[in-house]
Amino acid sequence: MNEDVKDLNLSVLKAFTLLEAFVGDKQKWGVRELAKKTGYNKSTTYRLLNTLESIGVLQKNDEDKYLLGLKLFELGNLVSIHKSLRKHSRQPLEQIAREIKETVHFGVLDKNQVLYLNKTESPQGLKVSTQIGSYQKAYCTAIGKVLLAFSSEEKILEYLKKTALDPCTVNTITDQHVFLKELQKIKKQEYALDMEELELGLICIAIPVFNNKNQIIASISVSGPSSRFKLENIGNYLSIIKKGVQAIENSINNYN
Amino acid sequence: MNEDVKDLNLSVLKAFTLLEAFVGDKQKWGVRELAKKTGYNKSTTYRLLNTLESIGVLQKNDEDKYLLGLKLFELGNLVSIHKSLRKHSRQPLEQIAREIKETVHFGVLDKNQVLYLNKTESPQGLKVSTQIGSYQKAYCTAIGKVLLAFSSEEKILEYLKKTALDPCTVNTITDQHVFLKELQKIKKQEYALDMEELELGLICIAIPVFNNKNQIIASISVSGPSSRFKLENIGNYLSIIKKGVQAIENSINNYN
DNA sequence: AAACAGCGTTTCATATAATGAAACGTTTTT
DNA sequence: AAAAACGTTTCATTATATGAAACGCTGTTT
Repeated sequence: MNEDVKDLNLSVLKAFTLLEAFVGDKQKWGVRELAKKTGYNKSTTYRLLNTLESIGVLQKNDEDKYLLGLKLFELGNLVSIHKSLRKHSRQPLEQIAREIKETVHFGVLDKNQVLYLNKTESPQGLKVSTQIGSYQKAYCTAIGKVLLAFSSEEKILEYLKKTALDPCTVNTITDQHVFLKELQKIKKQEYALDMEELELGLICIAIPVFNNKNQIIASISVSGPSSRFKLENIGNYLSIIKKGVQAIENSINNYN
Repeated sequence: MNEDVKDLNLSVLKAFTLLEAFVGDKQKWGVRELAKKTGYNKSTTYRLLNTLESIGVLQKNDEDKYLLGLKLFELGNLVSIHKSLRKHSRQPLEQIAREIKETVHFGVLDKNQVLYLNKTESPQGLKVSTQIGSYQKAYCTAIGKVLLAFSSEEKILEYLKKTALDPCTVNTITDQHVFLKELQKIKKQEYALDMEELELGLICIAIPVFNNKNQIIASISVSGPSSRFKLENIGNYLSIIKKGVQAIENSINNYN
């Protein structure tokens, strides 16, 4: 827990390490479980959880397990970074989802990863479901590849320097030169495809969103199972998504 | 900072007291400002802010002020309490807002207050704008009065015992007996009005959302300026909102 | 029915880590 | 040029977080 530790408050770090455990599938935690996971002493864990509960950051359910509490919901909704983007993306995403009937995502590049700012889920039973606020690898998602393709050359090279192109499926692009070629192609055709590069059976298409200085600021993607997502639909999908992108670009550049 | 303090971690409490300062209009804070506001020592404040920044809970902007960071956005989106309600309310709210063109809210009763879980803002320039995740007084909002009106008698009496009906405007109901009569009326007519009881110039109408045991679980409201919100529209509004309520009730009771 | 194992919780001596006044180096204002 | 305001660092002091052990409780196993 060290290295070049400045002068950080250890209790606060521990408290948030405990909260970090709730990022993932497991939503309910007991004291001993969390103590085991984090390596903190049972007593310490107990007292920290107790503290967090007393202020609504955690909440106990009927079986006395801890859940993330509404104080975090409150604080999370106050985060001003990208707030305007989130707001203006909402209705266009709904519209796209209504027309295409697949899950639509809206994301930006943050810390060299895709950060999902908003989504609208497909009304169909079989669908992609991502967590808003979560991060995903950029190099094997359509949305991430678009965001990189329209970034500056320095940024792309810096990305490749810092990121290992580890395979997620057999289709993942793992060679840097092939990847750079892919980005060039994306920039030229103005959209990206993810042909089961992140997950087998999952296909995505993404389009860039620009500000009025023509810099990329976000991207919209549509994701669906390969069983439904046919290449002959791409032209149709592109025109529907582009309408949404237009709407977002207009409202961002005019109203904010 | 005491009374019957159990055994809480003071640093963690302080950290969240600092974060609490961001609840409100002021989004950007400096070290000394926050130290002054909270009463904590400058050094302590500095170190806590530093700690929170190191893990993304806070973030510095270009002028070196602290903002709420994306870690809180991530955690806030993971809060599972009422998650299903939030999700299923989204599309019906959009639909209502499209038809009525006023701001639509979706809320529940939490700690004797209205907790706003979702909203869709009016497309018009002059509009109501509330913060999702924030709390509002129940006794002078349409949404709160509906939620109370369909609660059990014990709950209502407990509410009145704990809550002072302080006036917000000249129209606020401040007499307990008048208020109880109002709740009875609301229960009978199955909707509530807020005739400028919270804020002058602001009118709202709200309808209950029930689960399949016929218990109230939430409420939808439409809010608009008195200049646009005419009593002759109420019948029309009610039928539009009821469609949305139906949609929510169906999806909640079937899919979850 | 008794023993056991799991849980959250409390105790208390110990040591660690949080604390704050003062001083520092910058930047902004006067 | 001086002063004020800012974030930051120092260091001796002391308050507080710590963890092993014991506790009481609940549900399961013997």
